[in-house]
Amino acid sequence: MEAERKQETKKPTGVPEPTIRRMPLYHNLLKKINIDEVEYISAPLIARILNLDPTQVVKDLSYTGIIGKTRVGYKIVELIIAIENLLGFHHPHDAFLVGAGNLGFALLNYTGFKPVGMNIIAAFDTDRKKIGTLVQDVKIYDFERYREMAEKMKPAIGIITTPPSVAQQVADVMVVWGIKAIWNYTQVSLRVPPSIVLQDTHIYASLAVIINKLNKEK
Amino acid sequence: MEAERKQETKKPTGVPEPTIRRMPLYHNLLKKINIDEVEYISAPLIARILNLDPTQVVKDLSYTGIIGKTRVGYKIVELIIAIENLLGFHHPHDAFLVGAGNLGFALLNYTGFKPVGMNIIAAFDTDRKKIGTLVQDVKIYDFERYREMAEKMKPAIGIITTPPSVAQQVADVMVVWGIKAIWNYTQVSLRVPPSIVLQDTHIYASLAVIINKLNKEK
DNA sequence: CAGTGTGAAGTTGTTCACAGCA
DNA sequence: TGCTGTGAACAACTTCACACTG
Repeated sequence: MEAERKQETKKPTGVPEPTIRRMPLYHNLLKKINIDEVEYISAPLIARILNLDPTQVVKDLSYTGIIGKTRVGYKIVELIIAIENLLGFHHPHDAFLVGAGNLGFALLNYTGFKPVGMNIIAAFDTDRKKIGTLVQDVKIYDFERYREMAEKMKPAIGIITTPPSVAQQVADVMVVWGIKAIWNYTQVSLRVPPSIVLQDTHIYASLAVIINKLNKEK
Repeated sequence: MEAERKQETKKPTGVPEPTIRRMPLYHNLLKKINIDEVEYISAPLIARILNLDPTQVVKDLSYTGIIGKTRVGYKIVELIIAIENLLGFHHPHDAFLVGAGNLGFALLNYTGFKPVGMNIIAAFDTDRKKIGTLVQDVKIYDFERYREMAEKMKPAIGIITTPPSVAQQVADVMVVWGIKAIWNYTQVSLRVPPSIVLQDTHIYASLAVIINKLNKEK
């Protein structure tokens, strides 16, 4: 009986992915507000700032479990904490990055990952000139040492920013040495076991959308 | 009567966006095939390679207008040309990139944009040390000179890889000097007129999805 | 009224089912 | 039998409509 109620309250379907993708926008916006000056914010206001549909925002925020005050809105501090819990910012995951090219460097220089739950703890490359150097406290190791480091540090997330030609090999190594999720920045369609969380960030997909829309405008 | 038939054949709704986003995957795969060895490819095979649903591939390919041979598949060269036409690779657009940090450098070093219809012809920054240097044939100019260059070169696409704090200003300048589309790599929700094609690439959105899935696996 | 909250309707995209074909 | 091609069923999101509240 208790279990049944629980199932109704928190249905196993979970939060829709588009909502998850918008959550960082809300979080980012809310963090910029000086809560000494404003304590509450309404969904329509958020919608206006972020160019979203007001009821969309209401629906999204409902997943946080925070209930708003009629005519006033949602308490900002509550929302922030709820979103951070929802996204899991308080259970940080360690990450390895393989491929210290320009894109890899860009990600290593990204200071914004740590506060949102991902901590890049080591990078790998095969280029002698890069091995041993530091990028924002993150050391670049010879990829030969991946196994050794992975056994020691047990990273959950693997970021691949290598040339496409070696992406699958790198993914295979990551899988063998216990990675839980792979964030793939190459255009290769990686083959990984279904238990691995795979997130592709295909740069050409966005470009295709842009060019398609541009050409559509007559 | 003739006009009516046309309207039925090619409905104005156009190609679904998810299909557009998958097209570069097909294109990339097809280009890698040696057409001297294999002339045809079937949708189920493509699906297996790219980890997609077979009927999904069939639906997507139907938008190219290419009709496949039963039991054999689609003629590879025909498909490539059709996809390139659909995505508009043959009508290249010039682009300006503003913000020559790591991410900007990564994009400038990306050799794969030219063949797919986007040609980065100039980059801008405010950092004295970078101004005047070349990255892959692309020169970095003082952002002060944006107007002058834009009037001369009339780029259609503006890529923003600046720090978030200046992203909106940059977007405003781009809009004033006639940009048609903006590819935004910052986490800022840019405000632009509705006539401007706006494509956001929010890195945190993908990260949120990864972390969310990771935490869901109990 | 201007906001929250929610069930219903609408829209879009995916998956299924099956006809046709070589 | 294995593939194309397509209409129909289904699933996922978004948008609408409206009841409710201070």
